[in-house]
Amino acid sequence: MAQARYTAIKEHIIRQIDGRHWLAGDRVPSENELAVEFAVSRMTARRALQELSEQGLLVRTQGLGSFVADSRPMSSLLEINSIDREIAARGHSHRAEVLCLEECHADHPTALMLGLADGAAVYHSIVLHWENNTPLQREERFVNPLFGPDYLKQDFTRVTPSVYLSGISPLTEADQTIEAVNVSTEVAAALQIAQDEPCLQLKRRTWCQRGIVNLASLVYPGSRYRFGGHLNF
Amino acid sequence: MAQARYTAIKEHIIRQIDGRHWLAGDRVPSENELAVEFAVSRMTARRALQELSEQGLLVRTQGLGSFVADSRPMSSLLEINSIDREIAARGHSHRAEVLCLEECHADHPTALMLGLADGAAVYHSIVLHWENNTPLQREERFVNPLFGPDYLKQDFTRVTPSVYLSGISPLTEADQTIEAVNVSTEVAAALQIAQDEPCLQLKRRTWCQRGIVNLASLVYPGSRYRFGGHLNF
DNA sequence: CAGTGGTCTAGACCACTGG
DNA sequence: CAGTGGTCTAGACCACTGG
Repeated sequence: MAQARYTAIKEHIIRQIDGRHWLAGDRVPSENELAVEFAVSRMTARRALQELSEQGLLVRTQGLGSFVADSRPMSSLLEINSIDREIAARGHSHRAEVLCLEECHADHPTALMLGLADGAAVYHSIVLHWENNTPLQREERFVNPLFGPDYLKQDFTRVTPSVYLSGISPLTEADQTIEAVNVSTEVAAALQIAQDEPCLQLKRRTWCQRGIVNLASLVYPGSRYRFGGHLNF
Repeated sequence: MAQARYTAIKEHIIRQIDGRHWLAGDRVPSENELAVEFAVSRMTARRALQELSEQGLLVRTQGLGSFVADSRPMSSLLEINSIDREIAARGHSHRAEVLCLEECHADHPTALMLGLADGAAVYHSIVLHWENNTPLQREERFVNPLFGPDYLKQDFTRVTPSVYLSGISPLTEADQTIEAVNVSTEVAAALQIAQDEPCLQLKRRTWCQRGIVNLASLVYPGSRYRFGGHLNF
């Protein structure tokens, strides 16, 4: 087939939006109006509107109509999402197990990354995140006490460290790296994997306005997780 | 309405996948089979399969059927850069070694990802990329001959496959995943690493306007490479 | 060839919104 | 109330796939 009719309708609508003929918030023709205009059935006109809605170009409300969306959302390069929401989005249950929650002294590499003096007091946590009955992520954090003074008093089985930290001071920056690593016997045991299973390790530093908030190391079994995304050019 | 019928069908399929009754690569019932089983019209059964396909749980191919997709979860996103430019940016020298360049027949998973029929003719290349005197990346590609008819005639020691492909047809989309994996003895030997060294594997599919151009698998030794990025909020 | 998904029609009933 | 989008039907023709 040369071109599907719903595609022709989509392209027509996109042209109107790109050409600024239809602006954000404007009502676009209804399913019935498009069906008449393009001499197609309502189902075909509907498909065009539906797909544009899924692509984020239109917003549709029953009883009201279809409207040009505010602006085309750019796919952010790296997003930070919280593990509990991510698991919930898959319809699975999340459970957090606190393996460690203490004050300790930063060793040299940790202090360097946090911008603190060697041996400075930092808060340290290790939390294991379960998806249903399988460990999915081991989360280890070193937190600058300046930016999370009550960190040690939190119940991280109820609110994840990530959610807690982003709640007390808005994050302004982050950098992260992703590596493939082997893990220690302790970590392998916690994650319930074989010692030689390759793991993904995401290391992330987050900033608030006044400085580096924390250093996180997130370890996922290679067989249970992958990072991914979709790009549009 | 209590629940839409297409939602009930979707939930049924999701249960089968979650319950490991249907595994990655398995064929799921066709539109017609679901229509009979759930006593709905084909359009309604179709909608269930279609939405699951858009959500990434199924992969559909005309004439073949609908199949369970690789189910491991995904998160976040990285950008695409070319290995030779990246090495050059570090002030190092890049060299490419062509290990394989041939026409072959796509096996089932490869065909699925490319949207081709099982056994369809595809172009296949394996190129090893060196940074100074150390192998950094093993690049394996399956290319749809439709979008790169002269692929086998190229000299990939001069122009990388990535640069060649993006030159002949502008890319419009890509999706990619990053995993931690073990590699075969052959791949370990090519990369000059120990058999048990964990590696990063980036799998990328790229689209041009008319369809899926190619499937790339990039493998990096875990000790020599990591992905990273900086975010501003 | 029979089976698959891709597109499309011309109807239908419904829940919801504004006037 | 008339108009909107949400769901659904029972057909149709098509391109494509495997055997």
